[in-house]
Amino acid sequence: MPIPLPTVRRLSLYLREAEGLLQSGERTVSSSDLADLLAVTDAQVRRDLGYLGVRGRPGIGYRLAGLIGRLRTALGVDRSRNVAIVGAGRIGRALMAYPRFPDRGFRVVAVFDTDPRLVGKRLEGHVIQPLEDLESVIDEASIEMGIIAVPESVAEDVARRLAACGVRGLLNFAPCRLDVDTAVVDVDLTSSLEELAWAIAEEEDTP
Amino acid sequence: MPIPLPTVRRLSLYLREAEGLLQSGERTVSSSDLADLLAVTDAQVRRDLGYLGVRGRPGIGYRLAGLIGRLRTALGVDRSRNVAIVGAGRIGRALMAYPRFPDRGFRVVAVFDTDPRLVGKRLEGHVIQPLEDLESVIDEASIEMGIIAVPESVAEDVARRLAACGVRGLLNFAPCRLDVDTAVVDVDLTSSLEELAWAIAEEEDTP
DNA sequence: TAGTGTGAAGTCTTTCACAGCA
DNA sequence: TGCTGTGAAAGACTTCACACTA
Repeated sequence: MPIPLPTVRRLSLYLREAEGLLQSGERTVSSSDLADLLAVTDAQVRRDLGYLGVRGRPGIGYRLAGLIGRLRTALGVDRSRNVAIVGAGRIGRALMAYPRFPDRGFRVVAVFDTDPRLVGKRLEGHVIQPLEDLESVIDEASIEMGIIAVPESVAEDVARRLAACGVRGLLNFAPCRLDVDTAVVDVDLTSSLEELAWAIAEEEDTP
Repeated sequence: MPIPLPTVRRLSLYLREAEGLLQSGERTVSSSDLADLLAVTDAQVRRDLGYLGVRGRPGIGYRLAGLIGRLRTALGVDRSRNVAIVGAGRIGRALMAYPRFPDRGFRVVAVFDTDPRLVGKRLEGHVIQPLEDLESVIDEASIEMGIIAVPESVAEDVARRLAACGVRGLLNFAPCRLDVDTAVVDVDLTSSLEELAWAIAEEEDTP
């Protein structure tokens, strides 16, 4: 049976918490422990883990080691993946140095920009390469994922080029829809703030 | 009837597209136009706009001016809101300069950090203030929203302090759950990349 | 005629509730 | 006893389909 997307999003959080627990010396975790940590129900946790075929032990819970391994495989982070960042502006730079990416096996191995003042420079430990070299570098470095951190005006063009040279997934920070047939996950900072503004406005009306 | 959360998230995208259309000289838009732009169904668009009480005209569509106004009110972005950023690291700095925030009425009016090398300095047009001054500055500047861009270890503490001095909503970039009773929207970059990794792994299995 | 608004149906997701196991 | 696994029920969201209308 296919894993529902809402479940996938929680799996990532289960993984985060499970690793934290393992770190702090725990060996097992129950569905209600995890539920409390994430503010969901225990039935939800059991159902979610059920999709993965993870088996817990009645009276005990789930073995952390096995759980973490299974979560990693299901999420596709059981191995390293090479990532390219396109756009070395402020967002691109923040992502180049984001320590949790390498922690999870996401290796930033190439960074591109068009700005001649940036190209060739070393930023956050990465030498910025010219956008013209996108195709050749991507091929060579066997890059599977791309992060789009360019202005909206060129985002779709960049997305097409990445898709065309075999990049399998795009994380899109540009505020527009990318019409490509590669997997895309959007991170729209304005939308997130608007969702928050809605939540605030909402509770003003219904106090 | 309450607006479902998935609808709220789309409302933000409708607003983005509607403003783009108005800019490019359109006066009206049909549900199927919007549907094509966002890759959803036209029925979905009509249902979503129905929640807002927006009325379209059969044969014509929705008047953009009215639609935009109604979307703004529903999302709570019909006026400016003051925002504080806590944490002047790379993510904090990217957000300080993010041009779409002021475009949508989100005004960054205060930035805090603990690092003595940063405090007092001007970054991206903002003078970094010491975290000790959080409470006094927030009160004075009537700040409604907070952006948490600090390390996980202090995120919850910062969240509590913000909530305690009346901040109504938090946009959380720290990779942990914030257990406060203020509205929180999480932006977890690792989770987003993991969702993408899953999508890629998924289609490897079912090609 | 091109497009809305909306009951009703369908699908997807969550929760309940409880038998069963270590 | 404490916790899992899961049918069945409930609930949330989406789509269908069509009467209606400017």
